[in-house]
Amino acid sequence: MSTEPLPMRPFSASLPMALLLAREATMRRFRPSLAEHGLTEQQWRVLRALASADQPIEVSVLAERTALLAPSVTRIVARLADDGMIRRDAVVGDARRSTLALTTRGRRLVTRIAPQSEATYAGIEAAFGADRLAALLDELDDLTVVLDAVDDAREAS
Amino acid sequence: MSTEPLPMRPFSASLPMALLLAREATMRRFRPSLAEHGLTEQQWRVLRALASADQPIEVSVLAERTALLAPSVTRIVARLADDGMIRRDAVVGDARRSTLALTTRGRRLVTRIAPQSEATYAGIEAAFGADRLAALLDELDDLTVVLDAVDDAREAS
DNA sequence: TATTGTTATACTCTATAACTATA
DNA sequence: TATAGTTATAGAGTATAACAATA
Repeated sequence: MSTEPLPMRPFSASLPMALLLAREATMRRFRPSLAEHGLTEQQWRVLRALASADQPIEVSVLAERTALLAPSVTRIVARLADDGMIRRDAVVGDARRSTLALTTRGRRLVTRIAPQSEATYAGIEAAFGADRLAALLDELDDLTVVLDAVDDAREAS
Repeated sequence: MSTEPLPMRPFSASLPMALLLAREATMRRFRPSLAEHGLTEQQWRVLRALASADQPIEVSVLAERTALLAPSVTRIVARLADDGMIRRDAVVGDARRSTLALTTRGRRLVTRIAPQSEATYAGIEAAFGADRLAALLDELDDLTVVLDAVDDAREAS
């Protein structure tokens, strides 16, 4: 094995890896509860995004908020609609679009999972510190906003 | 749509989502360079982990460091070994194990990608701030360590 | 018996392109 | 012509269980 150092930062200092490992460590605690309800992570993201929206939203918005591609959203939504968790409504004035919202049943499902999810969250806060966690969340949001803003500026130019 | 608030934090305050969105915003900048070299994210993680190891490592260690499952590692390593990027060596004294390391060719591939990767990193530091980024990395690592430590303690008990 | 790793299998997501309907 | 969304398709990863070899 060569001893020549590579001209790049060590793996342990990689931001994508740090984000991935932190997400893994976090999700490891949430997965059992999702599995119990037969939900994939992506399905849960969709349900969660719809539950948090204060009004029905379109596919493109849902895709952006869940970090899923449009074809994935189409499939996941079709499945959840089949299961009676999601409702589609036509948008007046533009027949290409439709909006998505949770049905009563879908809302009930989210409500059923919420307590376990919050308990898991409390455990993470207890282990890491609530203030630290809040600060970390702020930094993560800012990083996302900053990087997306630069991307948008590039696109516009 | 019901107006009853859900008994859980808003989607925007979800740690798993914040980590995922931050990772997406970050990876969006690295992907073009990987695609250029015909590598998937996971293959790159494997190559990167081996490049950073100061000695050959076993499949189980590689799986842990890359956040991949053992069957995925087996397949990815087989492919990269076929392509001549990775070398397997028997472990003396235990025929079940073998160690993995980059070949000269694999090392050359990583070396070729490294400059682009570092340039992307520089862009992220410029946009977000090098100090802030370093602090964020520290917090992410700590979060991971803390959560894994609790998990380990649970297992042991 | 426990461990390391591979194989088998089913499912899901990713990614891109092509396509439909509509604007 | 551009946009929103769906469909088609290929490829890869995820997850679990079963298995082989070895310790």
